[in-house]
This record gives sequence, C-alpha cells and structure tokens, in this order.
Amino acid sequence: MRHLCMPEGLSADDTAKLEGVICSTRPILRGEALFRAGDVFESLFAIRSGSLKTVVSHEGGREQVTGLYLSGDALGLDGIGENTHICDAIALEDSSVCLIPYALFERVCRETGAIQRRLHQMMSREIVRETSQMMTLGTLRADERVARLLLDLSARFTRRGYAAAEFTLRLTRDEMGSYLGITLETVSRTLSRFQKLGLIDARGKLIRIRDFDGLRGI
Amino acid sequence: MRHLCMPEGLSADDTAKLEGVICSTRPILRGEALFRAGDVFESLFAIRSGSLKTVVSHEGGREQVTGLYLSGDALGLDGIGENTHICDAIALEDSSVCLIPYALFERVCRETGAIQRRLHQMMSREIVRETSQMMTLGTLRADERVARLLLDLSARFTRRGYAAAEFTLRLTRDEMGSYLGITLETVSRTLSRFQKLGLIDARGKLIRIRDFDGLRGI
DNA sequence: CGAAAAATTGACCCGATTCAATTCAAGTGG
DNA sequence: CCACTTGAATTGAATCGGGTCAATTTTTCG
Repeated sequence: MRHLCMPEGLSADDTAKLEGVICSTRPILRGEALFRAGDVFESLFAIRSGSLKTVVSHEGGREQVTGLYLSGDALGLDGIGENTHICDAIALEDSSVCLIPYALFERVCRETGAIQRRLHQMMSREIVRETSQMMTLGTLRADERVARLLLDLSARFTRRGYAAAEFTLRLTRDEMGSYLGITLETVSRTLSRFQKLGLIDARGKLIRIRDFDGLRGI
Repeated sequence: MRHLCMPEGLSADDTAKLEGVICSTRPILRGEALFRAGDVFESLFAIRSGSLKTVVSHEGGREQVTGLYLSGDALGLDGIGENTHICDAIALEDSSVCLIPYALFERVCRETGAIQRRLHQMMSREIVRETSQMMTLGTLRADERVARLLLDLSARFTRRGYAAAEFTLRLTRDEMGSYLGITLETVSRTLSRFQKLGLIDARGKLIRIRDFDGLRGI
C-alpha cells in the first residue's frame, strides 16, 4: 500500500500533503463495480486491500479483462484523457480503496515536484504494463501466456510481502482466459499439463509454484 | 501537429510557454531509431512530420510492433517511469520530431495548469489506445484485426486533414502482422480477400477504402 | 538496370477453439 | 447440517482458423 500512498523519496512534509489528498476510503464487495465504462471520471483510486479487474466490453457482447490490480496499485488512469472511464473496474474479492479526487490531486502535483513525479511514474508504468501485455497477446503461445501470468502474479505478491510460491488466484478460468486472449478450456488444460509436469500444484484457485525455472523455460 | 504543440484551450501566454519548452527539432531518416530500448530517458518527442513505429524485442529474437505514431502524436512516454525506454522507436519514413526535454517540461507543468492537463491527457490517451489494442489482440479474428487497422488509420489520417479513403500505408505486411499479432501471409491473404470483396483497393502500400460500412461489418 | 527485399499464393499441418459431457465446489434454504 | 441448486472446472472428440513452409512474382532502391 505504501508504494503509492506514501512512496519513499518523499519528505515528511510532502507525505503529509499526499495524505491530505486521500479524502476517504470506500469498501467494495466482491463482484461490485468501482466504476463503469461511460462513468464520468472524478477520482483516481488506490487499492488498500483486495484486488480488482478491469473489463472492456465490445459491441457484440465480446468482452476482455484488460487489467488485474492488487493492493497498492492505482486504478482509473484511463479516465483522465476524456473525463470518462472506458472500462469497468470490478472487485475480485471484498476490497477497500482510497479515493483520490483528481482535481485536488492535480493541484497538489503543481505544488510538489515529488508528488507530480509520482503521478507521472504511475501513468508511465501503466503504459509499460500494457505494452508488456500486448507482447503477451501478440507473440506468445497459450502455455507461454499462462506461465507468464503465474510468474507475474508471483512476483507481484512477493513485492507485497506474501509468499512467492503460493497464492490464491482470484480469477476464474474464464477471466484468466479473457485476460490472456485464450479460452477457459485452454487455460484449464494448460494448468493440468503444468501440474502433470510437476511445475505447479493447482487445487482450484490455490496455486503453488513448484518449479520457477521450469515455468520460465516454457 | 498543433494538436500537441499548440493545443486549443491554451491562452496566448500558455502557448508561448509551451513553445519555450520545445528546444529543438530533429530529423530522422527512414529506418533510423529515435531511441532504443535501454536508452536513458531524457526527452519526450512530438512528431512534426512523418511516422514512426515502436518495437519491443523479447529475449529469443521475437519482437512485436506495439505502436504506430503519426504527425502530432507524442512519443517516449514509456520512459518516464523508470528513466529508461523499453522499446525502439523507428522511423517508417523520413520524419522530423520536436524534442521536449522532460525536466524542463515537468517544471512548466507545475507552473501552468493547462499544460499540466495536456501532459496528463497525452499519457491517459496512450493508456486508452493500448487498452484498445489489447482488445484487438485478445478478441478479434484475423480479418477483423486487419479491418480495424485500416479503419483506425483512415480515421487518424482524416483528423490530420488527409483523405479518409486513400492513404499510403508505411508498414510492410510483416510489420502490420507484427502489430496485429498475425503473420504477414495472413495479412496478405486478408487484404487480397478484402480486395476481391470490393472493400478496398490495395496496390502495394497505397490503400483505397471503397466500402467503409463493409469493412466495419467484418 | 539488376540485386535484394517485399508481397502473393498454394498446400499442408497444428494449436487452439468449439461443442459436449461429466465432475467438482460453493452457497442456500429447509 | 445435509440435500439441492448452480456456477466453475475438467476432460474428450471433432473442427477450423491461422501458421508454416515453399515457390513465384512484384516492387523497391542503390
């Protein structure tokens, strides 16, 4: 959490300013939307606890999971450009988010270089994350995509102080597939194969990675 | 061009400030790199004339075109987060770019709300563009991807004052395929099919769209 | 003009989707 | 607390879209 709300590199004074921007926190129940495509953009959000997915819906019923956000991640940056959100943000479990009114945040950014830099960093990193996801969708085979998702999540959980090798995946097979651009059946088959190869231990949503290098080598 | 360098909604004073940030312009020959993955990030770039692609290279030789930038577009936002570029930016034709030293730009943003807003807009729109590309790569069939690329380029050329129905595509079939996550052969076959269906007229790199609604309906 | 790169087209093949049938897990209410 | 319902996950069989390999043709550019 502190990554975002109290980033290192800020003076005590700056930190106080940043805390002043966080107006309130909001709980969201599993399955609820924090915002929806078309909603007017007013605030950024920082996840205090829990996890959310972002989903884009196409005309014609097709939809895709475009992002996966854990505690400390920032959400809502898509809305800045046109003052409107372009995706739904849905809680994957009961979660809690900080609310950061954008108009206020913008003003504080102008006052404090360190905070400004933090916002720009957040946005740029989101761009980099999406570029990486485009690589995944554009060039990898199905099993490579699944392996990459598991390793990515493991790394992100680790950075948050959780175990690297064991975590609860809050996504259904369907959501995983949607995120990776493959079908839920392919996800399921791939996980089964990984299990048979001794790379992972998957009992439902609980995933245990047994062979990191093996996964990386897929 | 003016979209970026002299956005409407800025006062004469703000415009002057913005012009002060644009230190110099730089020509790039077709095939040359404006920056490369790993380069230290120092400046943003705005395209004055021409067009560039961004390319990400994977370990193992695989690479993907992740972006396509025309005159007026901003380039280099990926570097802000970690002070390092993550992709190569390569000129698709002889082009010219404005150089915007980031340290200077950051300072001006702090002084002027309107300019700050413009930067945030640029970054947010890049996020939205990438999200849209993720949709393309994750959910569309090959022919839908090609149709979407043609329509997208047509719209972008139109906004720049060029003809909507006819434009020169600076990408090779290989680059198109890489951008769309399909092979060059599939691109070629799809374009031939579109031609046979009377949707387009493609003579090499010169594309003429004959039936917009038909393309949209693919 | 001629070499090299790009594009087209065909034939074959394979990975992933689709369709379908169970099995498993998770809530819910009697 | 357990049967019941419902959504999620697994697995198999058949199909197909797009990839791969290869042979020509066309275009580009030094």
